[in-house]
Amino acid sequence: MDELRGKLSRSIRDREMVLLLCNCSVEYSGRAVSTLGWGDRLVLVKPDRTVLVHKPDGRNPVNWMPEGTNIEFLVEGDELLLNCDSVNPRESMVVRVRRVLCLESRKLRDGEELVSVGSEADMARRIYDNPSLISESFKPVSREEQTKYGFIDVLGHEGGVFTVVECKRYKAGLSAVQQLRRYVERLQKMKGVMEVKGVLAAPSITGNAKKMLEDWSYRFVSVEPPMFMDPDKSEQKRLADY
Amino acid sequence: MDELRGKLSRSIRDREMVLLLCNCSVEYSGRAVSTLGWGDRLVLVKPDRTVLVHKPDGRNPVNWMPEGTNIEFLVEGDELLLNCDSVNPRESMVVRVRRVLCLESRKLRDGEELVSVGSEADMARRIYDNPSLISESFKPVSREEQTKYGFIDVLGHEGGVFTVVECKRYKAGLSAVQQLRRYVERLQKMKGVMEVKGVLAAPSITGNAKKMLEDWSYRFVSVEPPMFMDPDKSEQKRLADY
DNA sequence: TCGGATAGGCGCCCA
DNA sequence: TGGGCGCTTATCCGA
Repeated sequence: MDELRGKLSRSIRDREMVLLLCNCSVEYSGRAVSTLGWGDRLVLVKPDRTVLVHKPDGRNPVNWMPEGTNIEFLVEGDELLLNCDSVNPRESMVVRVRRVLCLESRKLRDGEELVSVGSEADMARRIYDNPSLISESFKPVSREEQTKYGFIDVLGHEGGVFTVVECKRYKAGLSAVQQLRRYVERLQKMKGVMEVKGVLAAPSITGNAKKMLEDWSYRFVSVEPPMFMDPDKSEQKRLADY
Repeated sequence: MDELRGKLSRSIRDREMVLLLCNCSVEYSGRAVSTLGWGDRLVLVKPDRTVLVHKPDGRNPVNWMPEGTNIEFLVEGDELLLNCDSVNPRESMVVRVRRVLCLESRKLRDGEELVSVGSEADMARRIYDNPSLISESFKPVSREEQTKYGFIDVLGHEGGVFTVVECKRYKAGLSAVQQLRRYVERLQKMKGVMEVKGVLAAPSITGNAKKMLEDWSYRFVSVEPPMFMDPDKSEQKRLADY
């Protein structure tokens, strides 16, 4: 275990990516408190000192510590302890390693960042450029701007009446309606006008949300999500096409 | 690469955890579309056929596919392709591997699940059991129940007046106030009464949220988060204590 | 399966 | 640094 401790310390000092498959238990204390009993998991220490503990299933780590975590190793009997501490928020995690199945570490070179298309902002942009998606009379004024009324996706008017458009790239629920309502009310208050229209633009909407929308005299406009996989033409659907 | 392909196929067939450190690029198409240029990353295939691609930094995978993803390997020239497909939602990811830095796979045994304390539900329970945290006259009636008024955290009354308590384990923002507002209004409508009190119980609240709360004549009650790390007594803070 | 809500959410951007 | 909010959010839970 002492030898293991040395190797791990050097790897982390050299900012290598560390992969530790092991039988371990985990205790976390910070924003909550949790314990995880003994089992085989992957402990991953990244060069930026993010620490992840992954179970054999699921997308998310069962336990983790954020970037910049302070890590120290202790040998306690025949166990190796990964002692992790972080401030802001103050939290700590202890990984107790009983048996090592596999240990690898490598220095990685990665200069590329993800380029993604199809966000809600892209959807707002499309509506701004194609206002008829909302209505024939809709005239957009500002888009995704930090107006003093808040983060309104698309702001415009229909026949001189202020119109707030809230976009959702997925099916809209109650919280989307609430959000729209907040923007409309803020605009009414700040402009001192009663008549402000509210439009929820999304591919679909839940029943309850529809009802709430109608209660408040807002309206729903069905808009295709900004990006989706075409099952037949998946090969052609490349980022470059957009 | 053919040899590599065989090894990977066998590992996945045998439901092993696969760790592939490699130089790769990734294309994703589904709920959005994205590309990631060449770089060194960890490709992780879990026994449940979740696929993760991790960059050298950050808590989250830069690309991923959900549990149960269909995976096939293709050799294309001197590159290995990981072809991943999933339905519901329909999406696909292609990892193009140019160079392998390290490949390991192991069968894992993990029967333990995380036990965690300190959720919002725990907070609601504490308020239900200690109603004086809200006020001296507060009498709780139901907790975290699917009342016909919705998912109200704690419902009770103060001097005969219905009182809705919405809990947040972290600093409350605008959306928390809106949520409270929705519950209060639903209760007013269903009971046909005007006077329903709204209480937001959280460790703290943002300025805007406070203002909105006061606009609607609701009130804020400062309640400690359900669980937190005591810096001085971190050793004593064990799950068993709660 | 859908709908609603939480999460130790994370990560981004902007004041 | 805090506030507001989107996310390929994921994940849980109830109807």
